[in-house]
Formats: sequence, C-alpha cells, structure tokens
Amino acid sequence: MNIYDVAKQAGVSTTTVSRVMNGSDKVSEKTMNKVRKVMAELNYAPSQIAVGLATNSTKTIGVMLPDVRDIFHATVAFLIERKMSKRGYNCILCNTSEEDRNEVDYLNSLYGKKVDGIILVGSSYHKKSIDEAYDQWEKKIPLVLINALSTTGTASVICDEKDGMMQALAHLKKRGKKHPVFVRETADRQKRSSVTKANGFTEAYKEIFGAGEAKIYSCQPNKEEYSRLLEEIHKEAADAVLFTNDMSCAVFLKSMEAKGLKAPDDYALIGFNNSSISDITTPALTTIDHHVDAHCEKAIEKIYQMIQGKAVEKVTYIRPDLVIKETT
Amino acid sequence: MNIYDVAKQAGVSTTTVSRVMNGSDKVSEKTMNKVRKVMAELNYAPSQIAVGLATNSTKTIGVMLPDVRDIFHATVAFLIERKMSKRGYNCILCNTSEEDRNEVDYLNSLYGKKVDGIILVGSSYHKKSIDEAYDQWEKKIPLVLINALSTTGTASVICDEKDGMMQALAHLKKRGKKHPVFVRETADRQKRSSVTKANGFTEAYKEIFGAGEAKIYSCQPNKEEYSRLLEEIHKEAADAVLFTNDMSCAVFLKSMEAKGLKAPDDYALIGFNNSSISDITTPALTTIDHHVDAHCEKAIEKIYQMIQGKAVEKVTYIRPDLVIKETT
DNA sequence: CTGTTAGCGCCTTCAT
DNA sequence: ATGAAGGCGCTAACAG
Repeated sequence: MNIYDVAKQAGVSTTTVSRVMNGSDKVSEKTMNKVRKVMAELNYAPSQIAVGLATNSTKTIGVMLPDVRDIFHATVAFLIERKMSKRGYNCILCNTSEEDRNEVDYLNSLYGKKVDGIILVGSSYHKKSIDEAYDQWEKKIPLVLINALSTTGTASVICDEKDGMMQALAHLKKRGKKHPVFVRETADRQKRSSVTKANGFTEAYKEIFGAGEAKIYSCQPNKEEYSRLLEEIHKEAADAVLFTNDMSCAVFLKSMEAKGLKAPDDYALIGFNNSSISDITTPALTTIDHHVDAHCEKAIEKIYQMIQGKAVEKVTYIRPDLVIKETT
Repeated sequence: MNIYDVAKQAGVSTTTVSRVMNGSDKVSEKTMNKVRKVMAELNYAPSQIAVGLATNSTKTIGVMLPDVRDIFHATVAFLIERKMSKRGYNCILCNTSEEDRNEVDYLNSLYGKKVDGIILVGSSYHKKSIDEAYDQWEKKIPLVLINALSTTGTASVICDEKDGMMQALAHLKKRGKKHPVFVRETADRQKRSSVTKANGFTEAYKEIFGAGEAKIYSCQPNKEEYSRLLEEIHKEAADAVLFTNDMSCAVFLKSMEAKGLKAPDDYALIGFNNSSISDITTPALTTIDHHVDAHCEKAIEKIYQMIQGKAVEKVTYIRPDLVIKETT
C-alpha cells in the first residue's frame, strides 16, 4: 500500500499523487479529485518515514527532562507536546535522571532518529564538558535549553531565580521573620536551577537581612532526612525555610507536623513553581511561580525559528512571582 | 556523512560497513577494526530513518494518555519510557484529553510515523465506534491498552477495580462507617476506569452494606463544586467518600477543611492510586494502590511480543491493594 | 569473508 | 498540467 498503488489506481504518475498530497497548485481540479478519491478508497496513509528520508525532516522533536513524574517537568512535557502538536509535530520523551542512560546517550539517539530539534530541560551548571557538548550539538541540530544555561551561548530560556528570592525574602522580613534558611535536594546540587536559586538566596539574604550568614542545606526530600534537618536548623534559630520546589516543601511540612510544629508560626515555608501541590497541603504553601507556560512558549518559539534556519536571541530571562498562601 | 563515506574511507563496500554496524559475525576481525576506526574518526552516526525505511522498524513506540500532568499518567509515561529505553526504544508522548486533537488523530499520526507499536492508556467504555476503531487499528499495528477494555478483544491490562472497592468498603465497615458514597470526575464519566470503579462500588456496596442505595456523584474536582457536593452528601447522611484518584480526594479534603470538617471523623476518605499526593496531605490519604508498575511491565511485555509477531494473552487483570493511612 | 545490485516509499528537478 | 528518472541512506538477497 504505497504511492505507486495510488498512482496506478488513479491512472496517473506518482509525481502527481505526491503533488496532490502536498497541495501543489499545478494540478487540475479533475485529476486532483480523482486522486483524492482513490486515496480515500484505498485508505492510503503516506509513510512519514519515507517522506522524512526524502525531505530530511521528521516533524518530530525530542524533549529531554530529568523525570516526568515531577509535577513541574510533567507540566513542561504537557505544554510542549500540546503546543508542538498544534504545529504538526510529535515529541519523543526522554527521562534523563536515571543512571543507565545519560544525556549524551539520549542526544545521540535523538540525533540518529533525525528529530528536527531538541528541547532540553535542566542541566548541570557550568560544567565545562557539558557546555562544550552542547556547543557541539548545537552545530548539528537545533537545541534549546530550559532552566539551563551554557557558557558557550546555546539558546536557552531561564528563570530569574535571584529575583524570586528577593521577593520571597522581602516578604518574610515583612512577616517579621529574622533568619530564613535555604534547602535544596542533594541530587540536584550541581543543577543550574538549584545552584542559581541557592546563589540567589545568598545574595538576597545579604541585601535584605544584611548581617549574618545565609545558611544552605542539602537533603534528600524524605521524612528521615528532614527530621534530622529540623534539629539542625533549630540549633541555628532559623524561623523560615525556602525550597527549590513545592514537593520538597510539602514533605518538609509533613515532617514538621510529625513533630508537632506549625507553619508559619514555628517555621514559615516557601516552595517553588506554584504547582498544584501547593494547593493541597494544609496549610497551603506560599510559593514562587516559575511561569512555566511562558518558558515553554518561548522555548518553542526559539526551536521553531531555529528549525527554519532563522537566528534567535540566545538567552531569555523570565521573571518569577511570589504567590502568598498560608505558610508565611 | 553517510555509509558511503565510511565505506570509501575504509576501502570496503557499504555492505561490509552495514555488517559491522549490525554485528554480523561474517566479517574478519581486521576489516571490522578498520571500519570501526573509520566510523569513530568520521564521527559517523547512521541515519535511523534510513534504517527504518529499509528494515520497516523504527525502534519507537507511541504512548497515548489523557494528560501527563496527572501524577498517575506521569508515572505511566515515566515507567514505560524507562523500560522501553532499556530495550533500545524511544517513546512518542501524546496527550489525548484536549479537544483539538483526539485519539484517532494521534493514532493516524503515529501510524504514519511507522512506530513499532502503541500503548494507549484510558479510554471510553464500551463505546461501539471506539471498540471497532481499536479492532481496525490492531490489525495494522501492535496495540496494547492500559486501563481500557475493548469488547472486540484488543490486548489490554486492567485493574480489578471491583476488588479494590470490596477492600475499601470492608475496611470502612470495620471502622464503623454506615453510608459511604462515591464521587467521580465529570470529565471521566464515560472512561472505562471511572465506570468500572463506579460499578464496582455499587456491587461492593450491595454485598457489604446490604440495604440502601449506593450513591454516585459526578463533579469537577474543584473547591466550588466540592463545596456544593458537601452540602448534598450531608443531606444524605453520608459518612465516607471514595474517589477515582488521589488528587480529587486531596482537593475534597481541602474543601472539608474550609468548612471546619475533619477526616476521618466527619467523613472518612479513600483515594485511588497510592500516588505521592496521598502522602503529603494532612491527614495522609487512605488510598487504593493500583500497582502501576505491574501494569506497565505487563503492557510492555505484551507489546514486545506483538512486535515480534507472537500471540499474547488478551486481557490481564491486576488486583489492587488498599493502603490504610490517616483518612479512615 | 566480501561485493554487486535491487529495493524501502517518497520527493524533486527537468523535460514535455 | 503531467511524467520520467534519479536520489535520500541503509539493508538484504544473491553471487563469488
């Protein structure tokens, strides 16, 4: 069942069939209708893989992210898939956080499959080997980073985390808090978004709280580690805790609960991303909205332009917004 | 940069290059090494799209699900992607719940892209047109359903929801509850998993609570509708509420909280899926573990066999398990 | 063990 | 407005 069958049945050449499929205007109405009718009768569906080989375009992009079970990444995957779908593209999903298959493996695989472009979410921070790798890949295939920044200038869309931290700390100060601390996930320590949030916290702390040391902790986001952490920050006389995402914040809240501690009185808490998680905890989490839709929209705009061979603005910053709920 | 370049550079034919790529044993060690060296020097990566055209296999499958932002579907997407990745396959993700592009559109698209198989999650219940469509598709391409059941015998993996409802209601009875009701999402009313859970509830109610009517409500899972629902079930003298997923249950819990109601005293609550959501609410949700990993494992086993042309068991049931936490 | 020769299914100049 | 012929990059008989 291929283009030859259709051509034969319609009594025309394959060229003509190809023309009607691609909407060429140089086909008479009569033959066009005839061919269309035959295609419908035969229930003909062109092989996109053959089209791909001939046109050097697969109408498919790769979406690489750490773990789609994370609500933030799931939202990215959803938005990109839906937006690209409307433009006639499909998305290959890659979960890069597992050890058996790293980013480079996936990049190779996607490149081999001749995807038209790759959107990569989250990445190691200023690791030279990675930056150079991105640089190499970008020469071979349209590549856009979200929540990742390469020193070599690969196109990217990133959140202005420093600004978010400023908003959060200014708010905490207004609430009368004296000593906020920052907690990130051990596994993300070398990720750009984690590093930048931590650095942003340190800078914002200096500007807003002035004296004293900005304390940063690394933890696995589970109750055991958080239980230990609670004792540690108690010694430090902390009264507010900021997190890199809402889920970590929510788990911490449960750990507080287990010890009879209340938010915001014992500790004010601030999550990150304004995901649905922040609405279902008790109390609901104050959080920093990352504006994920804006990130995705921009990333798609960029990859689309790159696919068409146009130049794009290298780095786009998006300003987050503090959303005050019940834990502050 | 193609197989001809490698062949020329190595002084052999393309066939030989092809042989070393595919690990044929009929190649002398010497030429094998020579070719490998050239491939490495040239940084050669074969075009999988050309391979696909020649071999009629793309090493790619389609994964269709309603919405990957739902934690349950995200888990399915993650597990399938990871498991298939280990077998050398990539996954194209499709979110089918939006109106602009339905299941059939995606099926056509995936079929055109010549994916080796399709895993479809969730589906309309005994809708004849859909069942017939599956039947047609299954003849053209390996197709496995999860949480969906076709009357025409398309391969599927489904949860024994009736059993889960039996466990849940037996537990509620032990807790002294007299009148449990069931709430599902309006948007899912015609989905198999929703219908089967509701039917399972009705049957289990009869068996365990005997007299009285098994009440089933349809709601959008937001605070406004749940607020109205709370008044309705109050009139019915309900004392326990079961849901089709944990998120709905969590939102309901927040609506109770807003009215000063407590779980499990005012209403016992039971979610579904034992997702991470059930651990971060206060109190933590009693829930029915769907065993999503087992579902995915089985689905992959099936699609893999089908891809290899082997016959598979049509329907596989997986028994869920009640996980008792704090809302009952 | 290695090479020759056809395809796989479609697109695309170039003629007519 | 239509068709013939070659090419996209790789695989797979079939010879040798």
